[in-house]
Amino acid sequence: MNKQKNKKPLKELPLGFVDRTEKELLVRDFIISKIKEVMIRYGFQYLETPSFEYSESIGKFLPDKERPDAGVFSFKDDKKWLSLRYDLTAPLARYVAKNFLEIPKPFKRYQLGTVWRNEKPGPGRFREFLQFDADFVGTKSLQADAELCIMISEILESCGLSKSEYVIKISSRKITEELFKKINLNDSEQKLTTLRALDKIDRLGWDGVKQLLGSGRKDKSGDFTKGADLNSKTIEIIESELRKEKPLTEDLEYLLKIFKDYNFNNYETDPSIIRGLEYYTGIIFEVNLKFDVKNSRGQVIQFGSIGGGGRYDNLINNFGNYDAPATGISIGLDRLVYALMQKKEFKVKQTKPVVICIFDKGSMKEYINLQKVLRKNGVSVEIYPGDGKLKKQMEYANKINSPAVILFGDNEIKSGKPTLRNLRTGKETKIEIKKLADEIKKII
RNA sequence: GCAGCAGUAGCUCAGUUGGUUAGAGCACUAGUUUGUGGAACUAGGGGUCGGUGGUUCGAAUCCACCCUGCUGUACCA
Repeated sequence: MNKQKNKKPLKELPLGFVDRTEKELLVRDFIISKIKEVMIRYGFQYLETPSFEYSESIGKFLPDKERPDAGVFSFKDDKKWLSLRYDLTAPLARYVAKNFLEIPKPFKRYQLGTVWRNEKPGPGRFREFLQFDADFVGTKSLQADAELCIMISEILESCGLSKSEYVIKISSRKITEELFKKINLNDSEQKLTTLRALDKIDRLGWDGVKQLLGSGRKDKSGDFTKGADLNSKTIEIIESELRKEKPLTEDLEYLLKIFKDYNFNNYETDPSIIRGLEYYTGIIFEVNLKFDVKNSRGQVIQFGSIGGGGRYDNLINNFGNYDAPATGISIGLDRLVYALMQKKEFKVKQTKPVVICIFDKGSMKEYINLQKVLRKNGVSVEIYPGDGKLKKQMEYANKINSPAVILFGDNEIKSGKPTLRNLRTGKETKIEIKKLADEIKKII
């Protein structure tokens, strides 16, 4: 006999997906409002593209040749494969190509949106998350790259971070290009592995990176990662070239000049900034927080950057012959929210309603009138949304962190003066309905 | 993906040579108080011990596989 179990629906979430509660959402809303303010001041256009695209629109020109179709959520329509977008850059490229003749050149757009990645989630990384992107399309001017850096720093500061709490690290792909020429590295596989290894300097330090450039590296759990297999002499050259102070490439030189004109100095040039993507062609940058970020158990974790970007002059050409050099930035909003929430001084006000207690259903009309008056005067208020004794109602108000309850029983109705009980102090006062809203605003 | 560690009530966790009906604190519900929250006391509900299969007279405990979580690493458009 098969034991028919009474199967209940799962209450668990799919791997890598999370519920987000008010505290986090309010911080997120706050950051978004700041982003929008800055974007408007910088003259960017707001754009929204759909969550789904034809897989081929966002997939065919994917820069990562190793796994052209892996990592996205897809399903088949009647005719074609659709995919949930995995970033906002690919839809932008598609949008630009589709509307190339109509849009202004250069084209500046910003976008906030959820993206999905079908990958194994890691610490602070989910399969559904919110990204913020700003891009310039159709300009080669480094003024654009400079503005992106300055703009993101303005956003972070308007979110309450000080200059000492973040830094923009900048570099250029041209540095590594020149380096590869010098050491005569032509194998594209080795080049890629080398770039990826160099990208990890901030986490692994030069010792770890040199192991990855050579035969490989064992991490602290004992797992082994294969390296780029460069010989030790080449590795020496790479290290000395990237570590020593040397003249900057022309594009960086110019970028710094613009920074100076803007009087912007919260950056570091760092030739070890690489970024994994193959499609970058020039200036690249990364936004790093300089304070420790902890997990729910209070352990400091490897947090990495909250965003970055750079110049990709050839990407949009994948859609055809468009003259669309571009540069852009992506910020992982959820990561930024996560980090900001840990700063003690960063608190977002959560407004909780004052609760009108119910004594007698027969007086409901009086309660409703009172509620109406208070709402009209801008007070967050609710009639207790349930049944139960006064004690239960008080417990509810306490539980939701309500600032006060209003007791409006027979006595109060007769006298026209409800009792306002401040739930933080326990103090009760009888106040005329007219003056009640002002009194409540004082204690919120 | 790879590696290490872990999974017992909503949460934090006890529970060894395998042995009745699996425990505590917090939280929850009701009452002590029929117009008063945070404290105290009393009572109560809540678990197929992550899942499946195996060993055994008997499994939360031993074995195998799987799932999930954490940390590192890889990848990250």
